[in-house]
Amino acid sequence: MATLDDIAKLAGVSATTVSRVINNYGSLSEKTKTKVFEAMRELNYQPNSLARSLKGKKTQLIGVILPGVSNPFFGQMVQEIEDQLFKKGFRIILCNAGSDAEKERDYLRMLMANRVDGIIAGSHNLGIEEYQKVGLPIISFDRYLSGEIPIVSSDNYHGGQLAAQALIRSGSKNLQIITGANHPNSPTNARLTGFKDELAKSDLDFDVMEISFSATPNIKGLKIKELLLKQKVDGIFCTDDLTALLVIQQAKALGMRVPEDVKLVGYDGTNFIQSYHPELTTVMQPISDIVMVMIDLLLKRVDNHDCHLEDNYVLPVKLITGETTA
Amino acid sequence: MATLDDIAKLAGVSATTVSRVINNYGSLSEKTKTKVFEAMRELNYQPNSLARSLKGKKTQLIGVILPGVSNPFFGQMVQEIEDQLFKKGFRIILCNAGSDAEKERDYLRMLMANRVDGIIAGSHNLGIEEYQKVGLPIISFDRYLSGEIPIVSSDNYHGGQLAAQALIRSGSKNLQIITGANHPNSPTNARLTGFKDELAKSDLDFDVMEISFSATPNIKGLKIKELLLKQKVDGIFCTDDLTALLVIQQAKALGMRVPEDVKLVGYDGTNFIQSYHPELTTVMQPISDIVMVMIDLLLKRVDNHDCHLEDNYVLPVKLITGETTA
DNA sequence: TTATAATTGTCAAACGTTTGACATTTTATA
DNA sequence: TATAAAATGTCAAACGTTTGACAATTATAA
Repeated sequence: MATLDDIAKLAGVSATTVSRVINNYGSLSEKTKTKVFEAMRELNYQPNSLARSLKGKKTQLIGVILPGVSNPFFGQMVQEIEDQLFKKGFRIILCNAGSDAEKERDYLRMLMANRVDGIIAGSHNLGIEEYQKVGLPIISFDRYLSGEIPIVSSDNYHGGQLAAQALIRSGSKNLQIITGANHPNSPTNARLTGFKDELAKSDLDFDVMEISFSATPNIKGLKIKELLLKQKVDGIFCTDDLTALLVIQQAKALGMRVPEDVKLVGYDGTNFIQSYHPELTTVMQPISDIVMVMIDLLLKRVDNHDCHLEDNYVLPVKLITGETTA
Repeated sequence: MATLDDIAKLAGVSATTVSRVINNYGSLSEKTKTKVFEAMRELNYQPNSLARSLKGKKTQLIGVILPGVSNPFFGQMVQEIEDQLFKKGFRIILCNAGSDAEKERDYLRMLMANRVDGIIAGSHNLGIEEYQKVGLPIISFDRYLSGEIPIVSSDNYHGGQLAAQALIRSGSKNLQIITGANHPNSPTNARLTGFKDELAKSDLDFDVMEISFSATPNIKGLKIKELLLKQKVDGIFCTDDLTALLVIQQAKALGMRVPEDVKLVGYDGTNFIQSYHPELTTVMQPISDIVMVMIDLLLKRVDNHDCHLEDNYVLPVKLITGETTA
């Protein structure tokens, strides 16, 4: 691969001049610039980022740690992150942590080794103390990591309330929430709390079913089937849309009708769900805004490591009413 | 951030020794190793990959260029790529090219500048001549890029045949294919050819509707609605599952029943569709195998740039029969 | 105790840039 | 034409490693 020296030789100038052209530093004539650019094109030259970064430039790389990307919610989030960061000249190293804390630690070490300019972290693993001594700008999505790391999330508590209200409005009496197994102080746990508090206002009780985030759809389906068979439920709040789809699926298989026999509210409201399952009433997280805020904060920290940020940034959610609560 | 010299000082050895420990090079006593590892842990040291790569080591980075990641097919593919590459010690730089050839070129330049060890490219953009002079190992998914770049794909032609057979078996007479706008020699175009050839065997005719891959679901929905209204169609092959979902949606809205009034076959058969839309008959691409082959080939080229590879690697597809062709 | 092997150290070049100090040449201005 | 300004050049250090040559020290075996 061509180096700066090759360009210098071909353009008939010194290496310093080439570097000056690249960095637009010092004074340069148009003629020289043209010659150099011409040589760069001819040799298909790309300045070695490794060398540049080593010399002190930023890497323009951001690490993105998420549970995975096959889920429409995180798929859309990654897409947004990529889209917005690209426009600002950053690239992303994608780290699927799954539900494997050790893998997440590995990735964290790698991101440090690669001297990324910053990290966006939004997996579900808890208790990763390493975050405390990463020494890089980090922003967290919807999860507590350590004291200095800002958390951006949507208003989970209010989301839970909206779901409760929708079910109440639709006349449900025997209520159920199906939620991932949450750590008590996890932000997403607030969906449950909001739901509970709102129901309490109307003196309504409800049951809780926990299904691990990492369970396969088949397993989830089975549990839901059991639920629908055993209990007489006529209103379900799923804390994610995919689980809600499984409820529809299982209900149908059991000859129960949605919404006639059982009302349903999901959570997330991705573009995917809005386009391909508009029938589902759901609480929409403003993914694009969330990402915008995360990136804004992250880049502030990238520019100035000591820049003060709040501990929490909470964005509003919105109820999207479909036919499943009609 | 701690450097090799810091470790050397803290461990009371020379920098060379620390490097030797890291690279397990030369002869070293257990005692020294322990001391050094201890110091590395204490300072939370990560060897600077930039410096290592600059000195000649690989970067352990692979560029992944795809249309995006919010689509379940590519979402699952990225997930597979990440999963398999992680196990082999590689990380990925994610490049969403969308349907923007210029962005893809940008990314290509950036990947060169970052000295990635190799590239997996599977976007839909055509006519990007730059691929010819990248000078890095590249494997393409389902798209022709340049003479030396191997293409891995699933058996699109046979997939088209399977879809035709399924519709014929289900008794459809007025057939329709809904496909992305394909370049004539694009591998995915073979889905159409296979479909056509198979129908020809039974002397059946069909109509073609082209909808750009990049059209929004709303636009697609409208076109499908028009189609369903205008023509009397009783069998549709969509060359991707999401479009098939839209057909179901529109048919329902128009009071048409699937499969009673119109049979339907999709394409891709992602985990997502299998789990959340098992009712859909579809042609499954073996994503995991495709990725395995791509990575295998890519890493061969990474180890040996001149290693000879075939031009094409075609993997078998499988029909998954659901109720939409019952 | 001596010969030998194993371990560690010193030193320096190399990887491809950036950047500053400084000198020299070219060009524009008066 | 003299003078200032602009353009380019030379040189070298720095970024954090790796790796080889070689020397010096330490441990082990005979």
